[in-house]
Amino acid sequence: MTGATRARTRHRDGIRDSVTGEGFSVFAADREGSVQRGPSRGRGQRARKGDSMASSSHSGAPTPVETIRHSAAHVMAEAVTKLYPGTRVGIGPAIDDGFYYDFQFDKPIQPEDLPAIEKEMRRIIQGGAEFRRREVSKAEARLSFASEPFKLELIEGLEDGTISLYEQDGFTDLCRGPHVANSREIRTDAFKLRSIAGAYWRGDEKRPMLTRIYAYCFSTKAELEGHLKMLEEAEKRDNRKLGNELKLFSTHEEAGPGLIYWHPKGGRFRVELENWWRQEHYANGYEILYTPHIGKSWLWETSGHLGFYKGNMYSPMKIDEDNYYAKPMNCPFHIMIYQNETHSYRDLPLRWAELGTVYRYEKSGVLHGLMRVRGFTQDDAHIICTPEQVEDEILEVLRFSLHIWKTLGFKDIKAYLATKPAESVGEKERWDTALESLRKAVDKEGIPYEMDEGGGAFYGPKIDLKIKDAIGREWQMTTIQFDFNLPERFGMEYVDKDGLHKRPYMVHRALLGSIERFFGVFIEHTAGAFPVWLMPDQVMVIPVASAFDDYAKKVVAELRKAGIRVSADLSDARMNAKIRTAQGQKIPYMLVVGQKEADEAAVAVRFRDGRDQVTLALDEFKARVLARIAEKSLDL
RNA sequence: GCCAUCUUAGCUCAGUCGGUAGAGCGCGUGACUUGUAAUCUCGAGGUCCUCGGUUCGAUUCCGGGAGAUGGCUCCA
Repeated sequence: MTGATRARTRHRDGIRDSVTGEGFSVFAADREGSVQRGPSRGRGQRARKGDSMASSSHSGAPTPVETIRHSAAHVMAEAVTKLYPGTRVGIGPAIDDGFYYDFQFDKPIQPEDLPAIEKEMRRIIQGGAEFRRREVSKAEARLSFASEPFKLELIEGLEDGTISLYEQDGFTDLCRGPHVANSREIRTDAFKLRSIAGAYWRGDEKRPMLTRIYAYCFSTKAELEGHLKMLEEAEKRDNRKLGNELKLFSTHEEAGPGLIYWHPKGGRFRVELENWWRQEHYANGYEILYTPHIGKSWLWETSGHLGFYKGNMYSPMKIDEDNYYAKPMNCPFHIMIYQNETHSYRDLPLRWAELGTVYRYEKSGVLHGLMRVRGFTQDDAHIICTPEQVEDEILEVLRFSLHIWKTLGFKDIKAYLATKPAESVGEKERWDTALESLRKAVDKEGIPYEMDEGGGAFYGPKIDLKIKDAIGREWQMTTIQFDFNLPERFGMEYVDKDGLHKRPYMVHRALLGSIERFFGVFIEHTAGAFPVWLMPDQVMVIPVASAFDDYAKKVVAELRKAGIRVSADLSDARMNAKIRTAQGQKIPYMLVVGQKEADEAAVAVRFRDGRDQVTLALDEFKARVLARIAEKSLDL
């Protein structure tokens, strides 16, 4: 994989970056995401300084790839305004894998128009345009951009004093810079216009929608090619495509978009995963709860959801004169259980987990396969503890989470520590101690972390974990969040040693995040070739000819008795076709059986990963598979 | 929700310059009885997303709607 594809947020064409991939937030109203979301880049992780693997363009010091991208954006704006006179320009920054520029066209343009723009850009680049910086007063700037309403607005937002302009080839843009000295530093074979998209001016849906042209852009051709290759690979692994091919799940627009139907094979996966999840939780001192799917409105008024989160909740249903809401979160229900009795400090910490299915309204335009849905199951838990316990509890959660990810085969994990935003609840002291306990935990576990200043939810600081998948994309999965708000709002208490009633600390956490989204990420990470223990079909027996169907059935019976998920392909297709089908279904072991095997009570094992096949005694094979399953082995 | 593109068989896609449609895979059937990635035969299967308009006639052109896909944070 090239440096370029290694660069931070590798996201497929299909999924946009987002800061919102939060595991869950109690009040996510200020962000649009919830548990779902594509590969995400946290706030502390903008591409600003990154991608420093920029290589030297031609002579002299290396030009950071960001500068190249930004300059290429100017070149594109020049090309567009030349080809479409009268087009108003917006902004054109560098982004993770290239750049974009926002325009307001008189007539809409089509994707077919991109090649012409690209061609004009190449012409400009090869013409060797010099980039010149010029500093002017605000008044002068206003004059130069008299016909550019968006630029004028930007100018008004700037501080008084000098304003810098960059000019190349007669095209002037309001810009802070820096830029390449000469357009030739942009490689004509290292960028590619990607797509046209609508984008609200300044991201505000009340402002006009501009036309955004996206482009990939790197320092070298090899990096661009590497990136395109990664995107191609991502497309092959697309959870929607594999979900269909491997018969794992479906969605049904006619029955409601954004809702997942788990098919038998997806169901096998999920049951295995959840059984393991439950086992692990009991082993780690959790208790498992089940709570209702709907609840009366006072719960959501008290929690604050109806104030902050209403837009993401489904409309209420009236039952016996009361309004009930489908739950967008599980927390109020867990609190109801807590409030059912008086708690002593001796009861704490309480670790309560639930695979809780929640419903959240998501705008139709953001729905995406398993990654962004309207109904999903959180692997949610709430830890209720004393202030003294919180540090250990956080460390425990972090350890637990790492154990989970390691078992599932994810090694590359980063943490993001989000601190107090401007608007927040809870005394500063609590924030400080909470943050300190988060920091100590990541330090102790030796996980690399970045700070996300002001990125916490208003109700408390948090740690998010991002995992890197097999093709280098990062996904925000685990979230561990302090909550100073709900204990207050619901008046949660415990009786301490000194007989005083005190407020407990509450920590929300989700490890996998959403079972649906995790499934999507896992499908893409493994390309559908799950580890044996999670594979819906673990073994396929393939007789070389129908004369050996009986032996194939015997093999199936024997393995099935041992609890292995196995079947035989007794269709009248050729053996080669059966192998092909089983391989396409990513079945880990294909057992080819004929006269030889029948005579010796053996099986010829063909592995999904293409390693050399081996012939084993049936007992031996059985023992091997059972061991792999028991160990949750990632190997076959 | 907004912008752009798209919606034809279970899946992947052709096609009709306006005269109601095809392939491959899959499924069913018959034959063949095979040693590590596709055996051959025949057949079933479509309100061409939906509603309306134009037209003698619309899957095709126009408009409304639904859904899908790519975007809608990246600050000059």
